[in-house]
Amino acid sequence: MTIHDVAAAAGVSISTASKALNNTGRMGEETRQRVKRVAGEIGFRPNALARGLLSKRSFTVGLLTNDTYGRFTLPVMAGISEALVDHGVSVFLCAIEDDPALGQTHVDAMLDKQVDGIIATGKRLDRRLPVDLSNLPVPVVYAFTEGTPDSVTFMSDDEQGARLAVEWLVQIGRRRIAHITGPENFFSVRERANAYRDVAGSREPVMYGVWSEVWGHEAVARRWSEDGEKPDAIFCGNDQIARGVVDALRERGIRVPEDVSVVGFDNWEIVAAQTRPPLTTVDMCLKELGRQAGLTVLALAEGQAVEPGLRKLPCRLVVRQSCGGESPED
Amino acid sequence: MTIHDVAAAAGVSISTASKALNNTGRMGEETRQRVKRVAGEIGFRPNALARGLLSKRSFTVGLLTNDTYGRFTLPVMAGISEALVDHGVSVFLCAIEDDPALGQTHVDAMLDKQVDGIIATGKRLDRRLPVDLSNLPVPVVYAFTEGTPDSVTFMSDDEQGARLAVEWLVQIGRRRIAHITGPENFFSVRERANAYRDVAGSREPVMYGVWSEVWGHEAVARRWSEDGEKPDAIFCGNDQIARGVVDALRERGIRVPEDVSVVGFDNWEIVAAQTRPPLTTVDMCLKELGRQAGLTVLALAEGQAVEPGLRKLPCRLVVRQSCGGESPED
DNA sequence: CTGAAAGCGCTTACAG
DNA sequence: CTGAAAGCGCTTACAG
Repeated sequence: MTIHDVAAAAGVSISTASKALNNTGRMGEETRQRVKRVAGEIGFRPNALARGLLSKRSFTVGLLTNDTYGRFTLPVMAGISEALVDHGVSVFLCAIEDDPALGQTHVDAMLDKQVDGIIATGKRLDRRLPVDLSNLPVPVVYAFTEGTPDSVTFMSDDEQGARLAVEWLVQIGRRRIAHITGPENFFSVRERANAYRDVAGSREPVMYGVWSEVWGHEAVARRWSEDGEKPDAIFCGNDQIARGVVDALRERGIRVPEDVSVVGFDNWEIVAAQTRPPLTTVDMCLKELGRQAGLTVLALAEGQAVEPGLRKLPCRLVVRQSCGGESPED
Repeated sequence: MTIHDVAAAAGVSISTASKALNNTGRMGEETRQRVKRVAGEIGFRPNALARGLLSKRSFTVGLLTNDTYGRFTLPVMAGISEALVDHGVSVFLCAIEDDPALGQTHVDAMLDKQVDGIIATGKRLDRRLPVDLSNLPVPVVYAFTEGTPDSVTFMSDDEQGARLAVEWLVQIGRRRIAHITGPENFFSVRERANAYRDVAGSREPVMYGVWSEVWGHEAVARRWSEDGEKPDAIFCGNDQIARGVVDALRERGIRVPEDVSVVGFDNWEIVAAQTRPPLTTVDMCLKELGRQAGLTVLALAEGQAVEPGLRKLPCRLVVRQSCGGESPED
């Protein structure tokens, strides 16, 4: 089924057939319609390889990631795909672990296939993928991973997200808010902690640890073994920690949310929704981030000028039952 | 950078250049090496679009999935990609939710791009994707989703996996084994329940419910409120249920694994590894499943004959701490 | 208003 | 041993 078949069936030349189908050139409206009808009847679909050879556009983009777990990649991927499918663009997913050689292999394969652009994503805002993406013959956009200074980089606004969470706790009347979070060497951890201190002050020290439920348990045990007044709210660095915290509090007979409000970060459904009670948590809107990254790489591929630089996208608070209080009024 | 540039730089015709690079044709070894060296120096990489136009091979395959959550798709995808990257094949990931129109859009886009084949995957062994994949001009392989009778379909051997779990419980000395699982209308649930009954007998009724922690809690509450002897082991239909069961037992003061052994199903790290104690659970080896699906679709694309039919791939037991006992001796 | 020709980047018979 | 020519499926000046 090629354009030759269409032309033959419609009784025109292949040039005319091509122009009819692409709504270009000039010809009798009757001819154009007939060609289109015939093409539809015989189920003609243009070969994108041939088309790409001419147009220098393959209508494919590559998504490179080192987040094999998929926690961050999947929503980003969903956003990209959703934004680009309407433009006829398909997405190559390349998981490169932390292997530079594998990364290079995938990049080479994508370049051979003439991808219109590459989106790099990962599991940390402050780490680069283990592969050099500068000086590529196609545009590169970074999403949720560190980019080069002159590139377009999308990241979540963790400071704003954390502020949202802590302000919410203040708004529902909490006064002694603790912060149990991940390792201090994470950029996100520092951003979130800064926002926390800004809003909550420094009555409670920030408790740095690791990204696990176990650390949530341990932190509660540690804090509750101290003398003096206890927190009436805990802002956690992620949902896993929050789940550990909630479980630990319950096991001590402390009621959530009546005695202590808990907020998480990530809105990772499997954790947040299954916690008892389900977690109020910050959602980084990674799908939206993916959407914007997708549209941006497409714009660059079409030769549009895009201002380089860092773009922080706002987070939103997802209110469930671990805080008490009502939904925010926005 | 085209083959013209290579030919010019090496002082040969483009035919000779092509043959030199592809190790075809006949020419002086010295010429061949010179062409290759020159190509390397100027960084020539053949345009896969042009190559595909001739060879009718695009070296791309599509992965179609309706599992947006990614629980099953991600390992399958990893297996496919890992198996195919060595063959120069890249993978389009298409998440179609349960939307037939979106599915058709993605299939059309892939066919336009001349994919060498399509792999369909999903979140249930006994459901089809909402898009018709029969009579496509490219080979289709099904992995962890229901295929057509004449197709090649890979699925996990849930019966064998369940047998592995229950036999393990017997082997470590458990005698009264209960089974708390998901909805009976799932094929996997029936398969697992059959194997359970085969090995454990029918002293305990199978408890059907939903795939959630809450159901795990509820099932324990229900069973432990009954009179008579209690189970000394529970085989759970998935890890989420198992986590609920373990938490519920702990809250009742029943020790896991000392008093009751618990086994899960899925080996979903985020659940299995974070449970206290971490879950012994059945792993469906989805990555291996993906690997085989990838190699099969490639073989079909190359015109090799592949026997159609259902292929059940074995599961393996991952031993952690929720059962007690030692590692199996295999 | 329509079609013949050139060309995208490559490969592959075929001729010399 | 090497190269000119045709062709993969399409688009796009250009000529009529």
